[in-house]
Amino acid sequence: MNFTISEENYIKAIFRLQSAGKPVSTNALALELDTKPASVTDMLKKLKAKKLVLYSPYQGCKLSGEGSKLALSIVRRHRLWEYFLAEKLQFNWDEVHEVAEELEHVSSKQLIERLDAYLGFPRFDPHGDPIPDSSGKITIPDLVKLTTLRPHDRARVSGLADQSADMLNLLQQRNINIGTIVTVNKKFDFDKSLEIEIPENIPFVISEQTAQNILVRYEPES
Amino acid sequence: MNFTISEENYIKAIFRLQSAGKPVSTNALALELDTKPASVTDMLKKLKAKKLVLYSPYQGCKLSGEGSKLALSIVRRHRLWEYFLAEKLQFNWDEVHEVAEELEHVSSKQLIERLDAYLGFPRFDPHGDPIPDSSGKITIPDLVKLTTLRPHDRARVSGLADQSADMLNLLQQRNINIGTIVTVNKKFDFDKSLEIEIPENIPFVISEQTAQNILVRYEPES
DNA sequence: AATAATATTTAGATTTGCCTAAAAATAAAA
DNA sequence: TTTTATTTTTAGGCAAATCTAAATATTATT
Repeated sequence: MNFTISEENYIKAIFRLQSAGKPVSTNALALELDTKPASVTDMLKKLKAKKLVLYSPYQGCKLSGEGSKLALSIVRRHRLWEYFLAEKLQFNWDEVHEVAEELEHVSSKQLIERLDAYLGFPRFDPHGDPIPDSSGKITIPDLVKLTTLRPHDRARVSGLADQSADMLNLLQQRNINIGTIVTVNKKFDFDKSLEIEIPENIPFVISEQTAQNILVRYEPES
Repeated sequence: MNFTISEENYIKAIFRLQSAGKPVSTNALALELDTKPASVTDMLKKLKAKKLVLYSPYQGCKLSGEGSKLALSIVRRHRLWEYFLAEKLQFNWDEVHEVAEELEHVSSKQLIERLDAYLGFPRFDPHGDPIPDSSGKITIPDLVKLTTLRPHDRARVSGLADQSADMLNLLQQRNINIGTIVTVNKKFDFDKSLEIEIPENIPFVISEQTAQNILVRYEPES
């Protein structure tokens, strides 16, 4: 089966937005794709007809099995190209995304398999995000940066990327230690700082830089 | 300026068909692009409005200066990707075209410049066709394979790729020597054989393999 | 030069993906 | 539980790129 660029972009957006199997709202999708809700409704009907999404009016949408498979293969293409751009063509990690957005829609299976082999089967892209393998499996790293968590995620602090005295001092002040359970309350887009909460303390804000240094392991829901 | 994939495909096709500045007919374009003449007329009007082609009803079309520049940049992208696919991803020379058809429409200037540098500024693609440089200039090789000539082209035999006894014997039989002036009469699509003519002989046919081995230099028109 | 054959263009539809404005359903608040 | 606000859908349109069928130009042939 072959899909249009627009269809692929919708699938990718739904994949990005649907965390924990909750349905994705029409408005949220419109915002993500920088389009109008009416257009989203139109497209959801088409995607439903193609059995890529589960959708009923006013109930939001989810990816079907087929849809998830497609989403993973698009993410795979995107991240392999990002890796290629950064590794082979000397792009900075913050320049790769835009170009990869275009390259990801070139769908030759052979191309992607050979690119993967050429790059040495990398498992993470330049942003640290996992690259699905050819069967769609992704390696979930046990340690991730605190910045990769999303609001309401809970995790256990398990390591530090930077162990300088300044850093340790800062964490000490905030009662953050190895083993501490952290919950993310909010992410502030304008500076990417996080409001987090730890047991028996009032919520507080930490900067993106600090959050980058804190490595955590996902915790099962409480 | 940004162009659609369809527009780029038309520009590329016109570039391919217009030899010696003769205008390209609507029908020829329709055939080349596997579409209907009516569709071609529609698109030619759009391309004219964008000043990419010179066109007046019933007179065929030519690329404008702008159009030629665009065509060269598309050809450049196509051939760089072909080189990449063959050189880095181990594609066979006859598998690269189709994939390059898709990759060529990714238009990031930075991407193409860096790809070019990464590949070491190659001047010919895996089929031996010249790759335009970033300013659109192409290196015209003095020696080309006989297969690259088109009907009515004249050239002087100037070298042999394969100098095995069998090959030399075959050419001897046909009175072809270094220095012989060859004119191509026809190309047969089904097996890519050529009907050629040399002075004081009746025309005869040679296979694609043979023609690949004969290296020639273009001769000025007689 | 008149007629036949071929090439090209116009006219009118279709599909895809998007839009605005208005209607309908759902969720939130009084 | 009404009323209000928000979300989502429907209805009707638009532009791009294509198509078929019919009309018009051009070229070739008696």
